[in-house]
Amino acid sequence: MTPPTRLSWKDVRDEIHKAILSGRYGPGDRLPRDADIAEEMNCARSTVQRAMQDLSDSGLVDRRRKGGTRVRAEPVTRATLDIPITRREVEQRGGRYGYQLIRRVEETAPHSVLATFELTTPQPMQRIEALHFSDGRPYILEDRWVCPETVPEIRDLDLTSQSANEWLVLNKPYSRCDMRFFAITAEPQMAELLETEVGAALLVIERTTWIETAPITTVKAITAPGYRLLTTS
Amino acid sequence: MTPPTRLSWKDVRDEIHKAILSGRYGPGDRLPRDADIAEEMNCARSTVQRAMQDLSDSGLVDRRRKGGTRVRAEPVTRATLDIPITRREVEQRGGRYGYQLIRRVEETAPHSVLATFELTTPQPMQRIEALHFSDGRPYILEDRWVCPETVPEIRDLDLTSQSANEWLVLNKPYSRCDMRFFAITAEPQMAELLETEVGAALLVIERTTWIETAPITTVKAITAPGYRLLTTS
DNA sequence: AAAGCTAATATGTACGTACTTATTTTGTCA
DNA sequence: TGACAAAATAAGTACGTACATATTAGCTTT
Repeated sequence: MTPPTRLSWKDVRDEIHKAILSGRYGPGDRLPRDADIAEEMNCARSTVQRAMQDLSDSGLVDRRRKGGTRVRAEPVTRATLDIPITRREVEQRGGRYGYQLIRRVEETAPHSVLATFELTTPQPMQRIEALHFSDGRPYILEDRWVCPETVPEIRDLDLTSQSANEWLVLNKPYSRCDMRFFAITAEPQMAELLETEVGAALLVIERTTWIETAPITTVKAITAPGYRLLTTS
Repeated sequence: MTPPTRLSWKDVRDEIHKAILSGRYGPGDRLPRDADIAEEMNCARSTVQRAMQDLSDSGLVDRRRKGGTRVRAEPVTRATLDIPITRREVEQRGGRYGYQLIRRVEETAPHSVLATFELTTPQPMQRIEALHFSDGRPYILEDRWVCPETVPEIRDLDLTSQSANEWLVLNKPYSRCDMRFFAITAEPQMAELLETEVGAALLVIERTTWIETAPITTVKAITAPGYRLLTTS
């Protein structure tokens, strides 16, 4: 006498996911129509549609009108990354957060920065270098450019106690964010700031944000040796 | 006389997103109830619900029953990464793909590998080292462990022409995948295989997959110098 | 006061219908 | 045979209702 519990779209999603995992449907195979699955599983088509949309979002299946649903022929491994404010990241790991402004100048942005922003006309930008600490040890070295045209407040902002990272995230929501990850070897200056040896391998997390097409900021977060970036499971 | 075009949930989502971007609702602020937004925007509550769910998924707002919807107080930068099969990645960049098996042995997995799989009992695993090439130049060095208990087929598999990467992705769908990113300096052996100098900074993409709780494979994709990992915009 | 019960409330979800839209298939005509 | 138009198809979406569920607020009891 189990109660006639209705299927949630997540149940349906997991069911279909399992069918794919089991090999019942292999890469490229076509799945039944939503309507048929709905009938078979005794639920509404809209429920199946919601489930399928989720599977499509996670890259497991391809859906096309009239073409139906098929298992992706060349699957991708899709992962989601959460990058919190650095202060919060440190605190969540149980560390004591520290922050120090290193340098702050306004100068014409180099070509590489303009290119990152997809700009062609040169313009002055604020360059801000700062260090984030965890338990007194260097954690992330931040090399940032901020566009004063989009963010005029930056000029009057006190960045000795609050980091640009934090102020921007809280006050300048973006509509587009590109991220890049790569490795570099520590140059002498970086090495000194991060209290490591020259030549150490460092993971760099580079982020660029826009509001519509107006550039906000681009930042290289140069992490201390041993830093590991994890996906959210 | 514009046609009375109905609002799609994506329209509603973008509208609310814009309201947040404009600063009308700041971090921590509470948004109107779904029902009120629905009335204001002249659509059904279910439409607003779908929009809000998406905003919640992308980390912009927090939703709680009875508590209502509020803008996330400590926003996170959420990014999505797509990692395709290496062959496809090379080909999409317009390169000619090459592959070479370097080494393949079955041995007891070291503790670090067991720990990655969240296993406690030692067991034999296949270790597979292989090189992926782009236009004849080393592109990714793959250091992989496969669990024969979960993937018995691996023992009889010819890996001289097809990479384990490709076979696994096409034949062993997973239910869980953890990823880690970090930087290392090239050791002599790696440097030789990747045709670079000892000490070069290399980005490592480490992936571990399970089917339910059964370990499938864990792999360190050691990328050639200059490799950049990008988010899908 | 503190603890526990009750009511109120906002989101979560399913359902079935109606309609829209992209894509493929089929059919027609030159 | 090829080009083009028409029909068929399957996903995409909106809507309004009904009900479920988590969480808060208020009220009662000790």
